[in-house]
Amino acid sequence: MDVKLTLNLRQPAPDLDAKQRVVDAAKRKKAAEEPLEEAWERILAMKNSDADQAKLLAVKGAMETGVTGRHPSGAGKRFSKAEALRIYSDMREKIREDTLRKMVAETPRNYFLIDNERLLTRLNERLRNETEVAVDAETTGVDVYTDVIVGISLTLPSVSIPPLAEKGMHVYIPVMHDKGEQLSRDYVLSELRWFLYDEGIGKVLHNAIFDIAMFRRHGYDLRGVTWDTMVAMHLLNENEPSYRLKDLAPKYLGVESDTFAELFGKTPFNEIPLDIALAYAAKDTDLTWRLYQFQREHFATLPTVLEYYRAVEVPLLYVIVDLEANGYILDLDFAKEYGEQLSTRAKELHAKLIEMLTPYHSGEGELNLNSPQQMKPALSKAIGRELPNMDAKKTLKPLAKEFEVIAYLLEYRKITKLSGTYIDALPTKQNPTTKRWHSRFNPMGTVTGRFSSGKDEDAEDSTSFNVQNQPEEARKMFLAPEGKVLISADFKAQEIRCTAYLSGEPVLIEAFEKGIDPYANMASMYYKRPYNEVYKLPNGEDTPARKAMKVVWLATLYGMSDFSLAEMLGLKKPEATAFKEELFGGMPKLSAWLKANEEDVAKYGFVWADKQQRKRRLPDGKLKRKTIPYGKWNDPKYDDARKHNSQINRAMRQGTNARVQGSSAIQTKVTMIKAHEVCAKREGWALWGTIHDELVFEIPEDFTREDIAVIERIMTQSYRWGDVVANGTDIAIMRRWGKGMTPEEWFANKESKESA
DNA sequence: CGATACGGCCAC
DNA sequence: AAACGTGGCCGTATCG
Repeated sequence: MDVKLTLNLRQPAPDLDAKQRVVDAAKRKKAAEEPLEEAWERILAMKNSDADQAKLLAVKGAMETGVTGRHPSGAGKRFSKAEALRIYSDMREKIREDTLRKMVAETPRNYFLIDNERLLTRLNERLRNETEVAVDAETTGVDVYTDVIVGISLTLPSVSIPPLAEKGMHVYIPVMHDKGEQLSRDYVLSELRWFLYDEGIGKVLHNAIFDIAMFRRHGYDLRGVTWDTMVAMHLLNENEPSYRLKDLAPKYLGVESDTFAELFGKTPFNEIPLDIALAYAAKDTDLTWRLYQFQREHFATLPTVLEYYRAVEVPLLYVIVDLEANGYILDLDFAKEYGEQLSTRAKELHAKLIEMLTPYHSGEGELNLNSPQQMKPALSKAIGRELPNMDAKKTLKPLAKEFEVIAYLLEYRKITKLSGTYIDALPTKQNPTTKRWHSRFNPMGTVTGRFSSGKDEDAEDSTSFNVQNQPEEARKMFLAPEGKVLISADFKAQEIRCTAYLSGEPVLIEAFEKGIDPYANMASMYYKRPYNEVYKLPNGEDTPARKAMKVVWLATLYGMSDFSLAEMLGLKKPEATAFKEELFGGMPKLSAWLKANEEDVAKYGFVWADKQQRKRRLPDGKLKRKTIPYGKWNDPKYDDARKHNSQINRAMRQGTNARVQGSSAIQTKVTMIKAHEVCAKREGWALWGTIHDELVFEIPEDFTREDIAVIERIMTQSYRWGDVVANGTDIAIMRRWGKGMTPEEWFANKESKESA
């Protein structure tokens, strides 16, 4: 163990001279006399986070109305932000207690605690009359493989309870609370089994993936999910700041609602007394049901989106639960060895860099190589030129050949990033229950409809991780399960095929029809050279001409400016402009389509994905541009105008991108549903992952050519770009995640072994 | 120590 | 003038 030896050199503070003490005392007195109004002005003008500012305003309001006064800790001192926040925390505690008391006292008369067999039997009878029921599980935590269900809430919308005018019954069935009369979880689940499995009774939930997985944790399927209010909300407004039920209820239903954390802090739900638990948990399905009604009204104006929601997003939830639960196996020996290699090299580089840069470091203590703040000045001095930033790609890489120290730094950064985020970090994230590694796939994690991956919002200590940004070096840690292989299948040029289809551009369509490479085709047209000459170099690498086409192509999809394009291609700006113009001049339909997208953003403030299945709302596109007089571009007076205009420009760029990215995401999701169906019918097959334009399967290692053909069909036939553009797929077979073999290589290899 | 912001960088 | 779309995570820095 390393023991850090430090000498305590701190001396007692030297006594201040008397004069200074008098001045300080006067200052303190003056500060304490500051009127509260001025103190508030000062505090509110400070650089406060949004959260702090909201808290401060709440305290100010409470003080002004006499609800609260100064905090005891602030006696004789100037009123400070710290004191205000202390007052806030006391206020919160009191409000919390009041809220809980009030919640229990005002528990609606149609909320019922189901805590004995007779009531459960009666509930079961009532459930038989329902066609759709809201469901929610209360649990000990958010690890769906380790935590357990402590209670179940249900909303039965058609029950009438005289003399109540409003229909609906909301129940909470505690099954594992520490205190209070209740039925056991096993008993309740077995009694409700018929209901859980009956697909004829629709289930309505908020964030169904969690609950489906929790029921599965106890060996039960939650079948017949017909609506997920969280997912639906993403389709109704992908710009919503929060999708928590507790935030949506006040905003759209006019019902105040506190989050679990606000009410209970870190107390697990099984420790909550049953009267409070009923009021809280039954309200969950009550709100979910009401939000469902609200959402159905809104979907009436969006029939194509509703159809997509029901056909794709809802069934997809089951696919995701299986995908996540399947999980990953990591090669820990490999990770350990590789991690040690990286760490050895990192230490070498660290020592070298410290030696080289310390003479140029002016701060206290050792130079921190990970701190851009410290490194920028030190490195600038070391190489004798002022660096604008420490950006690896733009600033440092061009200087790496000239300055050894920069080459070392770049290698150091790469290694520490790799080990810190992936190689050393992942092995610690094994799930304690399943002994596998699990990722979260959030089907609505992005505004365009792509998945995001990572851990849940309120789960700091979660063992989930982002599987979609694993670098090549880290992918090697992921192993196929024993006796299986990983098969990755991507959509060949997915976004370009999508663009060809959406725009109807003949040049692109013809390229795909002829089965030729669209980049090479464009390069051939642009440079007026034979296709084969611009396709690939003899060594199999891209030609510079084809590479340039790829850059221009991506630049177009991302809305890149000519300025940036020029920078990327190493051209002057007018050259880049000419390049783009000539290239797109040869594709008038594509150009018209790009222009129409911008016009739509400006006119309507939104664009559609394929077949109007998803909207991307870009309200900034409708803003009116502000004029900045010639020559005033640097004038701070026009900062706001510049910001305003750049928001509009951003919306314009997002329009085309959202159409292509969003439509491609739909293709991936539909294909996943098909893949899941096929996997369910085949022994040992499972969906292993998805990375935007790619699905990864795991299948038994004795697969046949026909199995590969099945995967090809899944990829190319599940979602077609009309009859216009065919899909393509590249398939790779792997024992560990990475490059892999083509099917031809695999079978050739296998046959040669068999004949040997 | 928690919350937050930011620079930087991984993926498609 | 600004200048490339969609994400998530790590380490540093700052604040109270």
